[in-house]
Amino acid sequence: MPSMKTNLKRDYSLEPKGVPDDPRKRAKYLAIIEAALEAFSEYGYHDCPVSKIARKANVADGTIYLYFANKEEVLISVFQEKINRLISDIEDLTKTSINAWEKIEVLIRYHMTALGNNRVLANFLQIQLRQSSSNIRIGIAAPLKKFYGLIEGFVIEGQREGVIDKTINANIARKFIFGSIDEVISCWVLSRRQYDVKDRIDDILYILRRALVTEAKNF
Amino acid sequence: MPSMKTNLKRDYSLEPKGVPDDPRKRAKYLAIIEAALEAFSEYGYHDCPVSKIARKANVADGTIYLYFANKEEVLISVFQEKINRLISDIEDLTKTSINAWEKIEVLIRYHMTALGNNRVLANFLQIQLRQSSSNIRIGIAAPLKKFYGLIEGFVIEGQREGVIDKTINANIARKFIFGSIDEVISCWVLSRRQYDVKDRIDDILYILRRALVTEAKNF
Amino acid sequence: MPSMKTNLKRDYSLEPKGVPDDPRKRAKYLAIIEAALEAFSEYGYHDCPVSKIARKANVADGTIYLYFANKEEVLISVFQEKINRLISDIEDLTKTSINAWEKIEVLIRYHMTALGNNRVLANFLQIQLRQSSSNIRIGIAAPLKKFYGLIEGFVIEGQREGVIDKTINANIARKFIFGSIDEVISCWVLSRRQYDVKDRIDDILYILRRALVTEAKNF
Amino acid sequence: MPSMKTNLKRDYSLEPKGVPDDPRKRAKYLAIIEAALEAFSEYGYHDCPVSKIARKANVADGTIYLYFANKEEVLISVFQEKINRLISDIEDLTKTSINAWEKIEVLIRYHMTALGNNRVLANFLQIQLRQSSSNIRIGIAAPLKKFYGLIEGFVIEGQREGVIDKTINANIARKFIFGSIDEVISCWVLSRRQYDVKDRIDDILYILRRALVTEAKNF
DNA sequence: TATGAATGAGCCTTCATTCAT
DNA sequence: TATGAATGAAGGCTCATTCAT
Repeated sequence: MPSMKTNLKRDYSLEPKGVPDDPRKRAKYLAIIEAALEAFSEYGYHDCPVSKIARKANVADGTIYLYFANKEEVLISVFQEKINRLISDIEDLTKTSINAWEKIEVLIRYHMTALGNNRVLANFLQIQLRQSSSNIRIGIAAPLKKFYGLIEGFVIEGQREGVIDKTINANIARKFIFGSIDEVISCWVLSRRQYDVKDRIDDILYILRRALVTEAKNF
Repeated sequence: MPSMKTNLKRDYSLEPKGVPDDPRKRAKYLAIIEAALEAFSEYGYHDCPVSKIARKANVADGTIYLYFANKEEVLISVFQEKINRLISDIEDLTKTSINAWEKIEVLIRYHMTALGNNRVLANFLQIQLRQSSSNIRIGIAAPLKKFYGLIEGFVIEGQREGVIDKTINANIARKFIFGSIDEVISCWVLSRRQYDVKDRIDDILYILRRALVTEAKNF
Repeated sequence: MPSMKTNLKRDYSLEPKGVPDDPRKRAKYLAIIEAALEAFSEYGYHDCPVSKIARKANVADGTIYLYFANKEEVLISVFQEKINRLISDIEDLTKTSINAWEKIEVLIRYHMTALGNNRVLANFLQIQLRQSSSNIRIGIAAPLKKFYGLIEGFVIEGQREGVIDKTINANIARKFIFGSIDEVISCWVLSRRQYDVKDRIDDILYILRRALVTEAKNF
Repeated sequence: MPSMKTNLKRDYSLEPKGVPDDPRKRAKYLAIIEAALEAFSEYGYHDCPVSKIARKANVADGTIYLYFANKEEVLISVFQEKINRLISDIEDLTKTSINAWEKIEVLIRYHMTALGNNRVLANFLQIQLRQSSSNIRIGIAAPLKKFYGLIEGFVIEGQREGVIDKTINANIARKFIFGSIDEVISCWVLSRRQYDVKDRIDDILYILRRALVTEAKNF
């Protein structure tokens, strides 16, 4: 007798569970997030059963579903947690920058250092996150747009300040900045050669400066 | 002593099947490739059962396995077929270029036009292909490296010619070129807004020229 | 650190699952064993989908895999469960035998009665179990060897006691005993004629006594 | 559009193809038989695709079906071909025997030598043939019964001659004879230890003689 | 008669998700 | 709130058999 209960993979009538306020819950929520980050990095999203996350988080399989609507939401939440942290860190760090170009430098240095020092996180963000499921892409869109906006904002600010060339399309500049470092980091993560991405930072900034910074300032 | 007459026979090995020589078989092979391109673009690799590809190709499910060792190999073969075509087209087009920078321009224009005119292909290359399975990444590595090599070769050539700044790390330059256009195309594919990526070509070239081309030449 | 609380959890290993200790789980384990015994007897191992076993055991298909690594392991486990029971019963029954020949008699009577009263079990042991898959043969080897050893041990014991002829090769005697009753039971299981194998016991023992027992004792 | 053609595994409306008379056909028929013998021995019946037989026989997959109704019939035909040869050889060899016990000795010596010298054949007859499919068992039944009858005939003959004990049930005696050598050969085939089964012949005959031959004659 | 590409039914197995405890 | 055993839908893949050539 086949049950009538649905097995819909993507049932978004179930709204996201959201981050719990209760500190005890929040701790377990974060434990699952960290476990998922590790597990996804280790096995790859599609080859990582929920049970692996549960085991790493030291909770039962079912417990995951008390904190997240489904496996996709776990992935999305990991991303949100990490990218929000990245964004707020960068916002803090750039508060004291003397101009927008310096802010971009800080952003790139910080971003590349954060990932360069944490291969698990880098693997997650560069590889595992890039899943084709449209639900995942939708869930990722908002915080990612925030990060994009941060970069693009610096570009526009720099153009207003005169430190960044005004003839450049700011949106393309954002894609140029993000795409370049994204590619550099992805290649590093996927490479079996052992090298330190952080050593590439100056080369990257050198090219970016040529591309974006106003002639006069480009010393 | 196995006869040499047949190409396919009953092949239960795990090795790649390779592109058939027999024109009739090659036609079916290509039909499956095209069907898979469409199906993967439409459903996403992991949400696309082999049966969907078979139906689109108008063959039985089992037939797929006469031409490809497994589903992963189908994905890899689609990529190889497409990227090799892209590479050889670009090699042809750049034969008449006056310098290496022009070659890079041709490459970018051609690449973005090819994908900009073919959203299905763009979706496949930018999104579906980026799967975390290590087998897939390995299968993709070789032809991708060829494409990378093409770009990096142009950069080095340009440095030798003096058209591209010699102080720039050629490998990083390659990542800039590829990463930028990759990001621009990916954003376009994922965007629900309708716009033409080809309109972004000049803006991209403008930034890249600033970034890479020698001061004197940078008019 | 995985908790010690559970036995099953999500176990994706390929190792044998083993008999569960928890009585509730053991009950389900045994239910599957019995269902498999029936199903294999009814359809034959290769013509018996796992789903048939599941249905007979009143569990879902997937549940089978919480208790057994794969279909082969189900077959092997049925055998182990049954043969171990047979061995321990015979060991108990022969404790009070006055000599080794009597032990052999007890063994044969018990074995033939057990199978003669249970055609399903007989069909399983005589027919379904004899699969050519080497994994199965390997899984069966150990408990079967134990049963062989039981017989051969009685022969050797009998020779030491003087009740069994010392000029006989004990290993060949074992094969003679086992082979004979095996053939008698197999013929019975496969026969469409309805007769009772147990009626053959005395005839068998008569021949075996002639063959094995010392002249003087052979009255 | 699912076709209506059936995929019945066991459609015996297709009658057996039978042994071809035309010598050219007969040659190919026998080639397939020999190839199947090898292939079944090598891979096991269920793990041996028809294509493996075809390849070994140097014919196309489809050709098999011009000579045999289906895979089961191939197995059955191999058996028939081999057992009939065995039977007629034994019939020839026993023509000159001085009594029925000698005939039994000849049968056992010949049988064990034939298989002992040909592990492929032994593996086929002892292991691969023992499949649970009832169609196979039915197909095998007739020639096997002939072989059984040969043995049982010798026993009865011996009892009439007085060389074999008259108090023994002839049918059980047949099962003893066949069961014993069957077990000895099976153990040999499955054993990874390298030894020669033919060395066991005298030991077996010794036990069987004790079991069956009249006291007076049992020297 | 021979070929071998094509078929497609079928099965083992996985694992996201649920729910009784 | 937490557990984890149970579920069962789904899909990759195999291979006996067919049939157009």
